Amino acid sequence: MTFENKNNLPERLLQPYSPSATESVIYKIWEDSGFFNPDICVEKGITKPDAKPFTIMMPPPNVTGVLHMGHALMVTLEDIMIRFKRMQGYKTLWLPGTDHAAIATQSKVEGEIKKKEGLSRHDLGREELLRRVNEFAQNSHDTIVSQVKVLGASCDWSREAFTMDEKRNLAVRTMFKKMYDDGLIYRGHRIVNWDPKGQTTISDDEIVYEERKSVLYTFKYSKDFPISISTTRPETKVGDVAVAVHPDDTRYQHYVGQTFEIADFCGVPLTIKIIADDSVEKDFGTGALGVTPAHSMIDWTIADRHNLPRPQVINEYAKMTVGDERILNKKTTEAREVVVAWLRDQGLLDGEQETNQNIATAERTGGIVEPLPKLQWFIDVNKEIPDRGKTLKQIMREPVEQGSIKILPDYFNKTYFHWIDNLKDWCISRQIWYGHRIPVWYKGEEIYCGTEAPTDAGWAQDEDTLDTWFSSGLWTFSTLGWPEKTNDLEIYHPTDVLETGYEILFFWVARMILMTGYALETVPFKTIYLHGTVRDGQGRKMSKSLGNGIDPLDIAQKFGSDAGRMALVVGTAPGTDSKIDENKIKAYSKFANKIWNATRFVLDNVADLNMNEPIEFDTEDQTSHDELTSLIKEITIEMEEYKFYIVSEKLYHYFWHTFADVIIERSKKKISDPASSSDKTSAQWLIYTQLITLMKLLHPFMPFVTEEVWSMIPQQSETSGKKLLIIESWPI
RNA sequence: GCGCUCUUAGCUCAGUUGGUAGAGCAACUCAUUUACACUGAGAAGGUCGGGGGUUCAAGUCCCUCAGGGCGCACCA
Repeated sequence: MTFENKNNLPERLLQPYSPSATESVIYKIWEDSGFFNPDICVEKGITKPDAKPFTIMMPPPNVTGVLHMGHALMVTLEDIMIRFKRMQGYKTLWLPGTDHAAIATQSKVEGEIKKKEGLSRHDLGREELLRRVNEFAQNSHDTIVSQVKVLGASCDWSREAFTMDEKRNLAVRTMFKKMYDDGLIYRGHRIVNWDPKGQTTISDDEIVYEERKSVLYTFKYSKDFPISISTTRPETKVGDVAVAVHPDDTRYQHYVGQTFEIADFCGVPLTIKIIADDSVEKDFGTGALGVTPAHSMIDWTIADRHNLPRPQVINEYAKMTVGDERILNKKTTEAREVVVAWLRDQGLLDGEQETNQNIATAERTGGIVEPLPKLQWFIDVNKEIPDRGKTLKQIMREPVEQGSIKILPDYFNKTYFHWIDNLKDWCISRQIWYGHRIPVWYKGEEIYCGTEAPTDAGWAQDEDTLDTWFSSGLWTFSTLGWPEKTNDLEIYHPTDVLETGYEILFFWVARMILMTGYALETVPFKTIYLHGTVRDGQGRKMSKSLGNGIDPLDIAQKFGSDAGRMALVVGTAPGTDSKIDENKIKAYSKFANKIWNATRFVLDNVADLNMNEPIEFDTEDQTSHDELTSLIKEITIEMEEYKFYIVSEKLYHYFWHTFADVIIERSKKKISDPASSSDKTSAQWLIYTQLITLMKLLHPFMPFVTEEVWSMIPQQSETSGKKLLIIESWPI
């Protein structure tokens, strides 16, 4: 025995528990041990060489700043899974990384430069802007890594990856070429979502709809025109080529097929054909739709069906490109007023009606999205893949449908299928500079796609970069060395769990399934654990503008990361939002202290226990021992079912209200005033063995305090050697 | 409009294939030179959103209504 009386207890154990003094020291010990790295665990004989692998790829946080509580929840849940599996003897890999987050990062840096120096990206030029962005990204990266460490993440830093480092860039180029060669990537002149503020295209999923009041104007193009139409955007009407009505609409049927010439619509001559199309709703407005092919998604498809021309009247800066001095080069909003005034003046305006409109804005810049026809790169989700007999859509759908990928909670299956059913071709080119450059080169009419630039002279590379989700889509395997055939890829892929927020199910999760199914003909992961949003005590989203955010670093400083982790996990079922405030965290910092105090009691009271004697319990202690054994069985199953919200609560409850309140209390009399000597040793064995078991069970949840306590518990057998708790075996 | 989800104690939430309602926090009463500066014991608190149905049995399954939250599409 190491301790013979209270004076022999470690000095720090005589004080209340201090997480801030403990946690950084413990993390350093883990890092130095190398046990985050599965190869080292095998080398040192901790993990069997033929052990089953268990892999999680950390969703790479954007290098746009610092981590918030959502990240803290992600790190906590994944660390719980990884520590649990490591203790169970799996060859456990948790691979960390960061995401360049193309548009998000560039717009952030651009914004800062504009604010501080009044310069735009065009003032700086491509090279200088990229230098600035990279510098910012590096700083963000360093902050993020240190935050992840503070949270206690037992991830393998030796394998850390970045979505835009050399290896990942090769993976991106390789994938692009493969898809290009298979005809799945094409370049087309199509209507896209244009963000005039960010000066780039964005995907459908990057649009956020905001409800605003707006005016629905009803008018005729000219006095002679027979049909009134309604619009909230009169200025776009200078680009109209048709009026569409429903085929069954008796009011207008007799006009279908006729063409009208309008000599002057606010300075622009129009040719309007009356057409019938099913997409028109009879009951909306006048039941007649002015068709503006170049500036409306739905009108573009109508123009497709009716073979209409598509004159562009708005440019990339949301300014008018036609008309006379009244509207030419004016912003759309100014031109709107001009056109409305003109209509009123001409007596063409039939009515104005206030209406709610969902206006499309760009998620990252807040700019109002302008549909524009542009030449862009797309991924065709409906084309059959050569020799595979299926489309990318099917590749995304099948594994979830057939159960080779399980989503937790399962009701997200429906959301997922619904999204796939509505999915259109994915526009992957972006007119920003920070990102993976499209591996396509042009020379006159010639196009070349390859992983490397063509060697002969005269080729110019496409100026555009790729949507950030293109590279994140490769994350589970690009991190393991693909396209090289590496050992890591062989061992650790498919990964086991993808743990992430439900808000990026479509952005990211679906795209990983697409990319992996296409390139590797397998799934990227077997289980998707979706966590909800972490909200403040009143249920509001944490945001900068509300100032209600909680910084995980502050929590670690004030209460300890263990307490923060417990507060995040207890009662937080997958898929549901959770509320967190300081009171909840404080409750679990008390718990850490409770563990600490109980440890002091146990170590102080087992000092004279002869550890070489066999363990013997009396009847009541045996019952307590058996109860813990059945608790272990129960929670092991629940851990495997990802019910961490239940396990954490059960352990908290057992430790405090059974181990401390019942077992330790009972042991006091049996140790200080025993009826017999066997009474005393039974009580001593019970508190000693239960403390050991409970530290193991609690370790995935509260790794720091349990590891620290572990370091102070004398070992039963000195020959087995003292191991770190992180690599101890999960109790059975 | 299409779809998902929630409504259980004052608050936050569990409740696994149907089998007599559970935790944490808060509040209440009492104890306390105690391993505990962050303590213990006890009691209290719910006709499980409303209505209907299936069943021997419904918080749980079905229908319906009401109110929150969310996703998608559209709003010309």
